[in-house]
Amino acid sequence: MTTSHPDRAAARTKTIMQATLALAQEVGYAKLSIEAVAARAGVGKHTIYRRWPSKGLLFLDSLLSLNEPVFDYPDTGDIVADLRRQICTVVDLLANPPWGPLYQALVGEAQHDPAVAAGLNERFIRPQTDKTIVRLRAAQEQGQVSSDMDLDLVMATLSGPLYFRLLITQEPLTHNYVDRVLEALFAGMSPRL
Amino acid sequence: MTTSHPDRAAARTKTIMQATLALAQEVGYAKLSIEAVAARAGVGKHTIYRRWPSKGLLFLDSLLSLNEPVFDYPDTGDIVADLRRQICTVVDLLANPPWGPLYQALVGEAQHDPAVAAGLNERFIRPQTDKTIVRLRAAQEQGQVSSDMDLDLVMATLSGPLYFRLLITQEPLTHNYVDRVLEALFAGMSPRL
Amino acid sequence: MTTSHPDRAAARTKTIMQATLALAQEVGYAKLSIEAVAARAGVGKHTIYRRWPSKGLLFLDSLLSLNEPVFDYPDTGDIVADLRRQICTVVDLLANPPWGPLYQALVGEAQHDPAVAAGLNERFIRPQTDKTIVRLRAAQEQGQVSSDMDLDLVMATLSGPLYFRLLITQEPLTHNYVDRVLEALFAGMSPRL
Amino acid sequence: MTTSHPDRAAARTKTIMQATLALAQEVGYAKLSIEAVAARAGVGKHTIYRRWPSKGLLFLDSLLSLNEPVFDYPDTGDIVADLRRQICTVVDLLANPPWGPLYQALVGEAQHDPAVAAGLNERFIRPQTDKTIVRLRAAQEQGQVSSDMDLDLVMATLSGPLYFRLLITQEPLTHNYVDRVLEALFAGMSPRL
DNA sequence: GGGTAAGCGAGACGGTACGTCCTGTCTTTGC
DNA sequence: GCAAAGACAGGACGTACCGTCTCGCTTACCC
Repeated sequence: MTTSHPDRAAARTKTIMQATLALAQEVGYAKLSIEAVAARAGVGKHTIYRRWPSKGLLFLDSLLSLNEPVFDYPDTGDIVADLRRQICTVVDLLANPPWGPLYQALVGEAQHDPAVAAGLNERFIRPQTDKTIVRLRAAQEQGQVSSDMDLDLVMATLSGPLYFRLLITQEPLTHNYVDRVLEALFAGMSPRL
Repeated sequence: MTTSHPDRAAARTKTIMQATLALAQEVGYAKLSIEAVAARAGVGKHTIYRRWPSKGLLFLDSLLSLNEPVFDYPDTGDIVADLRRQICTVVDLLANPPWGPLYQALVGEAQHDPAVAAGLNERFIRPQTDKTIVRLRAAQEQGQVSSDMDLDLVMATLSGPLYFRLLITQEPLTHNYVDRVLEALFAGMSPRL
Repeated sequence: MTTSHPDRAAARTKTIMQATLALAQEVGYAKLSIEAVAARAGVGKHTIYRRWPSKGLLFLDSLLSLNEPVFDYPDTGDIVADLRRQICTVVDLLANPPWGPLYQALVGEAQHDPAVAAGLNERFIRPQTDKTIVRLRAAQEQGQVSSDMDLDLVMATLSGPLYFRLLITQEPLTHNYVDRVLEALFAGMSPRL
Repeated sequence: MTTSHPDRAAARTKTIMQATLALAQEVGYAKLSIEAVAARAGVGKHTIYRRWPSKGLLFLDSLLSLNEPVFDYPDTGDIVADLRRQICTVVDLLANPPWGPLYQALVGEAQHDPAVAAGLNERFIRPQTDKTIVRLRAAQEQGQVSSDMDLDLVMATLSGPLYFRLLITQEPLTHNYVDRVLEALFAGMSPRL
């Protein structure tokens, strides 16, 4: 066991993560310092280092601790509508203020720190992918999605254009954009017969 | 005129960018410091600050200075083959050692520094997109690509899945993956009629 | 009663003091930490703080616990010989390895911590002085020492040059040096008549 | 050359030493921290570490920088009177507030740090000793001091009792005490003939 | 062809944060 | 029922870079 009094320890952990998010909102991830988090949380630096080995992982944990139960898929029988609804929900949360910039920073940090990349994948991307695949498989069985599609690849083609916009061109992610991506992906690029 | 002796200045600029790349290869972008670059290049820190306002932009310039003339599109008349060839070339360069990790770091930095994001877009992404669009427009006119497709969106659906793999799941980008993406995008997700 | 099981407590106290001395020998007093003593002694820090209020006093206790019964004065009837023998014994113990450096450190600590200074005086210097004075008084009565001498002052003039060497010039304290000091003090600085 | 602008650098050095002394007066040497000195002096910590390798040597330099030209010997022809005058001057300065406690702390630190001990000897004790010996040699030639006395030893017997009082018994050092020491040393401990 | 200005290396500087160590207090758990 | 184990807030350590700032040297340009 790590801690003598789990409740106390858990409370402190939460305090630190809240301070982290608050400060990140105020100054941005780049200027976030463990020193400042400790001060804000009223905590010794060691208490942070005891829990997290790096600023990146602290930040990852803090963001994931929000953990709004957003991510359960609807199943109305219409795969395009369900995908649209799900994607819009996630996009609203992760690609717009207040969390958008922080999620962006998190992905940025994952490019510098393999541990953050691994955590991000295991704890956010992979579960999200799994749920999407479950829904897509049902759609395949219902004949709404081409049966020879690798569903991991489908996840990538769905998510990719959104991340491209979020991370590369950094234009705003609108519901309209989601619609157009879905439409294009279902239609395919080949000319209509 | 910027410099009393343009040749000297240009040479120094190049030296600095080479030192930047060399050091970045050795220690990674995250641990790169302007102090170390200056020392490695045998140059005063001021000489760097006079040329670049931040580590990120120095790094952007350094990477782009490689500027291998890779990016001109072939036009064999077969859009899928041409896209494949082009994308594979870029992927081989930017998503594999030795430059892959550094390009990844550059995109990561763009998430923290708007100036880097802007530079990356204007100087690398946008030109690349423009060339792609030219080639796609030709394909549209030849009836190889659906005529009602927004070509900017096509660029995003082509690039997105690759960036998703590079930045998010961080799995290796293979030619096979490029093939599968192209195939899926041209076929579309809807079931075969 | 202080402790439920006095023997146990006394044993623990001894263990701690031994660990203190062992560590002090290894790393020196300056780098000694209560944390390390606790770890070495296999004891909680609290157990140390319960017994000693400061590192200095712990160290003082530890050193005095050696308490070799060195310090009883001989009385052969020859005051100079007796002083010489006594001083040499003390010097051999306190001004040479292994205890010399630690005694030096203890006196050093007394300069920073009044409690250590007080303890050192009461528990080591004063008793030593008292015994010396007893012997000197006998010598005075026998006519071997000038009768109008303040014996506390004599103690200071005997000890002072030795401490000066130990603490200030930090040269080695030899029996020969002891001889010369005694000779000089008994002869006085005035020229021979 | 160490510094581009010697005057600036010297001024900063002085500022730091003054801040050191001021803080040492306020909180004592034991609680003095380089961090606090830097803050008080309005200086980066590095600027201190660039000049001094340890708190002890900074403190040594700071104290010696007072360097009041106190220490030149009078020569009235009467060695006892001259010694008395000289010793009283030094005692007034070094064994009483405001510098007494700090000089005491310096000697204390010398017990923990050999570099401080060496510096103290070379830069303060040795010069002082040399001047004393010059005066004593003159006295020897005039027949006021026994001619077979080792003058280094005389210095130790003069200084020792004073340091014993300052460092060990930590009683106040008065002019009267100086008188009694001088008298005892010149008279010798042997009984009057 | 000599004076002046600019670029430059070198590195000092005030700061900020790092990650570590230790202090002295407090809490829990296990023997 | 005490003590080991160690969490904790706090403070200082010594280091690394940041971005700014002189310094003196070396060109090269213009008169």
